[in-house]
Amino acid sequence: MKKWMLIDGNSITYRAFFAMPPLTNSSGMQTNAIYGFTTMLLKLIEEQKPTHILVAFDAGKTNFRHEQFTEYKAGRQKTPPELSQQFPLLKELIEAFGIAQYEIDGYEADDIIGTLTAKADEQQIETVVISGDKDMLQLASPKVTIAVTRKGVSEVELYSPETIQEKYGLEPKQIIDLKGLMGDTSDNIPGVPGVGEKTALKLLHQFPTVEEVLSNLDAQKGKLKENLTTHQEAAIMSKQLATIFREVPIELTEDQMIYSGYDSAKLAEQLQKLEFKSLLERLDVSAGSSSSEEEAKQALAALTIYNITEQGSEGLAQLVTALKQQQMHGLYVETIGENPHLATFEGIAIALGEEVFVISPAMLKQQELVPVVEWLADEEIKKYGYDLHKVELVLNWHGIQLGGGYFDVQLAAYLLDPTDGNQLLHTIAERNGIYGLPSDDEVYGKGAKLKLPAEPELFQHLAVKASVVQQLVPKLNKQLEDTRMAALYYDLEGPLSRILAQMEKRGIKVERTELEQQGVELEASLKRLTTEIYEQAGMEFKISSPKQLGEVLFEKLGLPAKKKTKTGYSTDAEVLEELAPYHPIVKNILDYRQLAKLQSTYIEGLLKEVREETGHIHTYYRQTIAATGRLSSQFPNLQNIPIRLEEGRKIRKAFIPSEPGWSIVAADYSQIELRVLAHISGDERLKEAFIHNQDIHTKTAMDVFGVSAEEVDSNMRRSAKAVNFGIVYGISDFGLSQNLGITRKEASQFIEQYFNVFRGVRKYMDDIIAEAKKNGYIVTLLDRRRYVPDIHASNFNIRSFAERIAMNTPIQGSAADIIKLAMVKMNAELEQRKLQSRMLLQVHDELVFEVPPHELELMKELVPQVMADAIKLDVPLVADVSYGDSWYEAK
DNA sequence: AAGCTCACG
DNA sequence: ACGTACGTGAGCTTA
Repeated sequence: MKKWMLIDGNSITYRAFFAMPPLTNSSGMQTNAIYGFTTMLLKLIEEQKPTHILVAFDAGKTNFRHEQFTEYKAGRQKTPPELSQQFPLLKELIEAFGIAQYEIDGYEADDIIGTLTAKADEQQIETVVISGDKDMLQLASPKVTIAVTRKGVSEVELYSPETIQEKYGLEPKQIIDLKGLMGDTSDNIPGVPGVGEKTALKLLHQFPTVEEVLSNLDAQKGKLKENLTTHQEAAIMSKQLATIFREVPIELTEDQMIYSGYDSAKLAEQLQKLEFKSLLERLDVSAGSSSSEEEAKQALAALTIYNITEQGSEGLAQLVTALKQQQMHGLYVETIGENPHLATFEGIAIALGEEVFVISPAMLKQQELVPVVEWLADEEIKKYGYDLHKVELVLNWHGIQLGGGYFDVQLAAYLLDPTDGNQLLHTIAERNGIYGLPSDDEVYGKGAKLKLPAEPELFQHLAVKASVVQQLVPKLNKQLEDTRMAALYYDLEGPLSRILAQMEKRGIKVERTELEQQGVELEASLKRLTTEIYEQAGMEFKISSPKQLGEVLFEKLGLPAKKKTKTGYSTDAEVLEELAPYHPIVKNILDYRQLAKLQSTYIEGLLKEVREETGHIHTYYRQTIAATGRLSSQFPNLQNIPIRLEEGRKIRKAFIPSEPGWSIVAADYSQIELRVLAHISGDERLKEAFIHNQDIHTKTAMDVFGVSAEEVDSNMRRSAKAVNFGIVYGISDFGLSQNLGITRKEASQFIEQYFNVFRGVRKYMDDIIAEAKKNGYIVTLLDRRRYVPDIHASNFNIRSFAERIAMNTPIQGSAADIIKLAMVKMNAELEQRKLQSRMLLQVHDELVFEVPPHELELMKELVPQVMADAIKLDVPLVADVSYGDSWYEAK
């Protein structure tokens, strides 16, 4: 059965714009109205199941109504540019949905819809009209239902002639009379003064039309009669204006309105452009109807898969031949387990066009597969794969080498948008218009339910992944070029991933006995503290439970609660520090917390990670996590080993060279972030300070407080240091006031004074925010990019956060670029000079090496030199070096 | 699985 | 008036 769905495009878009939060895509373009329209559209299509759809739009600035009444729609707020910008994209999207749209000069969307519903009535076609405007109710009929949006656009209320009768006691066509009497402020239709909905309804219940009301004026009295009498013309005209014109010369056939599902390739393209990720996923899931999506899936399903699981498997010879010809390929190696040092290796898939070869781990050990193993290891053959950093490690642990330059689709996807989740292959694929790859969660299950399927199904999945990788390579490569990040990829991140794998595989030697001994001492202290705390509290409780601790401190002992968290009292160190003078228990709790942290995270935590056989700890650096371009470290995290407090710092005594007589050499950049800021802001004063290698916090204090070096006391220096931190983080008066324990006003004055002196820095902060607004993203020295869509947010907090990100990311990110460069250069030096020294760790601004005695003198020079020369800035870079028998001694 | 707390740069 | 400093990972408790 036929069913038409007619949508008032302008009305719905307008509603959606005001109802939806101000979503933007990464280039800063607002897309909320389109999003609202689309979700509503999808919902209605599902609910109403129309066979024909038309979206009607207003066209032309004026129409016949303006001729009748020049003030028509006058005084209406001009359409905000944020909304009008959205129309062209919306129209493209509707097109991609395969939905007809129509507009004709001189008429509004209502008139087009009115004309079509007249036809629907005539031909007895079931029709639903979608609008945000109740004027449309006049079109209701036995066949025509009107859906009016409510609560923004998420729900609609359906009106039939019956419901209109129930609600208003009117026939549909009397809606015109209603408008004639009461007017409509939004369209600037005057109506009769003093007549609102209540009065108008009362009048129409007496007399069915405006005309009849007016010819029976004697039935009214008082002010109402007077108003009706003097505004007869206005009432008539208002009625005319509210009347939908139902004879528009529409040149559109019914067949053009047929809706037969969307073209998913086109739709995906549009949705990507708009960055509607949730819709992309949703449409994929709810697919089945769409032809080209099916095609894409079928293409993946149609791959020829060769399972190489036993000797003499079909396809092996073909694979070997193809590999020798160095054909373009897609490599996918399946590993299970988050920690690559412990992960299992489940299979290798190599896609070569339409053919995919899947090899079981057992088979890889067979003689016949030697050519494949050699191919994997060949440093001359570039590999195209997914998460090759992890793959290299996993394969290494399983005795297989992975060599060659990499093109890694995960790493590429990270550079293209570092804030976009964990870069799963199936999401990268969908974002790039490749459908049909189920997620690992779907195929393997997750959490406790994780279970690999049997071989045919598993291998099918791996084959599809390898094929997807192959398809993604050219797409991502092009995007890297388009975004000017190709060099960042090929010269920095790509080579770095190999270096990281080496560092991780090597690990760092840790002396168990040192940790164990410290653990025994900590245990004793913790025991003593526990007893004392229980005594002071007068009860036993879980000290490490913030909830129970809060009850003890703030209820039982009656200490003044200061901060609150979402769930109750805050008991963090800041609160406890303040509470310490009130009760001796507080100091004990602080001590307990400190020691408990050392014990559980650093003593017990690290001991669990020391390899029995080698006494080494192998961390894993993640290269695709941090939004700024930094590395992060996991299993265990070796980038947060204590240093600030002596008790914790002792942990570093356990980190030692792996060979007797060798040294640990550590070098760290001095003030790299402020030096980067001096360079990119070009601030003369800041540059001067670094060129003369002055103590930057003292210098800042001198300039901000206007005093000489001798006059800077420790308090002034402390304040200046906090201001410098604040500047790097994207300054806010609130943050600074918190940090320094001063009022916001004082903090604000500090900042103002700072900016008055460091004018170039102020200009940088202003410029970078402007740049973020203009481009939708900001870049680091090496063109690493981060999108900041929230820079356009109307919510102060969200926008401010985005501004701080815009200020901080080029600084933190450029510093990350620089040390990564230093790592690549350092690695090259070690190789060229054939040194035995090894790079072990990176801690954001520090590199740690183990060095044989005969290279110590050289490395003490070389490391800081390479670090300082990693990049040429307008200010010198300085790296300080130290060494010793452990990481603790290298200070 | 989420929230709190705390270790680092 | 709004309520936060930027970037991470891990352990513990509790829902």
